Amino acid sequence: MRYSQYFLPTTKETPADAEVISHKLMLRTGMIRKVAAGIYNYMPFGLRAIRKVEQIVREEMNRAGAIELLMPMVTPAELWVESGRWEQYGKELLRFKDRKEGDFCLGPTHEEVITDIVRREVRSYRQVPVNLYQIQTKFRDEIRPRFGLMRGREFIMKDAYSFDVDDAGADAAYEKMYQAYRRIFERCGLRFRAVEADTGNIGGSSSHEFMVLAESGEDAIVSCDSCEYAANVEKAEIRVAETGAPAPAAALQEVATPGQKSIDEVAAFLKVDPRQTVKTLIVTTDTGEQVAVLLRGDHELNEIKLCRYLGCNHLELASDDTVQKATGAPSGYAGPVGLKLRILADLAVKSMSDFVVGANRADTHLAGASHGRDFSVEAFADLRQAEHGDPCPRCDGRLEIWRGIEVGHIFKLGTKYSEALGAKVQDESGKERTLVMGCYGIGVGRTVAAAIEQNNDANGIIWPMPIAPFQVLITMLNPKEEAVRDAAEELYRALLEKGCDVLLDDRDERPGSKFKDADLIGIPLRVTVGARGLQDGAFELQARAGGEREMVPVDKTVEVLTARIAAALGT
RNA sequence: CGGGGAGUAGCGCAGCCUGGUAGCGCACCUGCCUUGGGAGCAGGGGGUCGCAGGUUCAAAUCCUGUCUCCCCGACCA
Repeated sequence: MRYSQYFLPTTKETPADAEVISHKLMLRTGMIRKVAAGIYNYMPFGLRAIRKVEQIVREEMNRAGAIELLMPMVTPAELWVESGRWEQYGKELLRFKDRKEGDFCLGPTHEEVITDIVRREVRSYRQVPVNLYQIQTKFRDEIRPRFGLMRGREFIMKDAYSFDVDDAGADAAYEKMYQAYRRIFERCGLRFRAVEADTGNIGGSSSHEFMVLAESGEDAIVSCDSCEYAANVEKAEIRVAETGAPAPAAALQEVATPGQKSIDEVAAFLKVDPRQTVKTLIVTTDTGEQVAVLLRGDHELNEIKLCRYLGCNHLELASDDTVQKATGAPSGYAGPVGLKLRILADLAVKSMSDFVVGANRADTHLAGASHGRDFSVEAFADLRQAEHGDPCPRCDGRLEIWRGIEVGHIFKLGTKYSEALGAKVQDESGKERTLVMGCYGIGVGRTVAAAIEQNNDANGIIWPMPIAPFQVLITMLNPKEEAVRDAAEELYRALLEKGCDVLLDDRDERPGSKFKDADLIGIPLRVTVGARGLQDGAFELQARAGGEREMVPVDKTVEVLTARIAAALGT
């Protein structure tokens, strides 16, 4: 591609609405342009990177035996009603009517549609296992789209669905996808972790997320410093030594805490360690019930764990009004003593006694409280968020906390959708069996964003070779000098012939502009063609990632470049 | 959905408080000049100031409504 003929609108300045580095760089390099909140144009340069990722995904999915197809983006309500998700999904599902008043939605994921295909076409156990995938535009009407392609409403996703006769088959399909995903993200040049994850509203029994490690990540993950355990904090288990609480030593006693609401304020005011306090959170479940949850003062509630324990889909912290009604005190002073609600407590509270709690009265707390004596707890359970330094649930190691960008997620679905939609086959004995499913997603645009997030410097992007929009950039310094022009053109032609993705900067610009753009767009290999080098019969070669500038003889350049590319692609 | 902020030329911004019909830098166009790290000089094009209504002789500026975008947020008990 000739730069002078290409569509690559780079900017010196960053648009004011970009926050994270990948978003800024995608705007500055003209990879994307916003059309509406969370909805983007993929400009030519950005599309090239997306296509590279798609191609890697395709190759690895095919290698793992999956088969590509394409489903519609617009899907009829009937299928969603059958699975129960027309009611369940909420506002993220963008619904609309066609001219005949029929209900439709834009597909946020395709379990229903794929299961419909399989139940129509697959009758016999001999037709499975089968794993079908597509790479397609999805739409989820996110509450808060942000960070460019990292959380868009419209985005490109690879989604695969496996069907097996039994759990053993489904487990094998899952394992295959796990390995395929590892290969995909390794090939994309990403530093990532596969972590145990919550299954969320997709459903199913177990799942892993593939997390690209980056400070700007929206998710927190834990990993053990000495074993392989890694999990999303939403899911991370906490191992608690089963020590009983010491016998209460102090008497329950009211203390005045005027204006002191938060744990930090109360602990500082009373001069006690926050670890010697217990906070009482009032939550409202999706059935409208209020439940009190006790946590050690310095711990944080994990809503997902609580949700799972209570068997509800959603819960929220009670509003100030609700807290006032339930406890008789403004929020900040709730406590378990005399409270007429279900009381659950985190395991850490079990081994505590003589702690500080709210008194259910404004400006008042209780010191010397102990469970069993002053109030009773319905159940103790693992309800808190894992923290840095917590003991690993699998070994004697400690947990570390990282931030990550979720680029892939694989689920064992079980029979949730096949049961609801009736996807069954006959087995060898003629008996009907409900198919066991798995589903496997990769955010393609998000993978590109994550790659930029991990590979950049103050001057711009530093593309990993496998997903770089171009592999080589030839910077022709002064196109008006015939020798320079001819040499650069000749190299360009030779590289094209070798099948390289090469961009020739043949613009009549000053060198400074060309070098700045070269740094910004981050093509991995840069060849500078100038009169200075040509005097010695050489081109100047430099990797965007850094390292020495080297002079390469003109007639060796193609050879050197193709070798470097092959090495970087691992081919 | 709640809280905060912002909409003025393609991008980044000033002007608004104290009304008088719009400006700066970059980008763009023309010419000269220049070619190893975003050059210089000269000339030029481009904006119904998000939209609607109101106040006023007069509105980017004051008032009301509305739309859009960005940031923060269930972590407080």
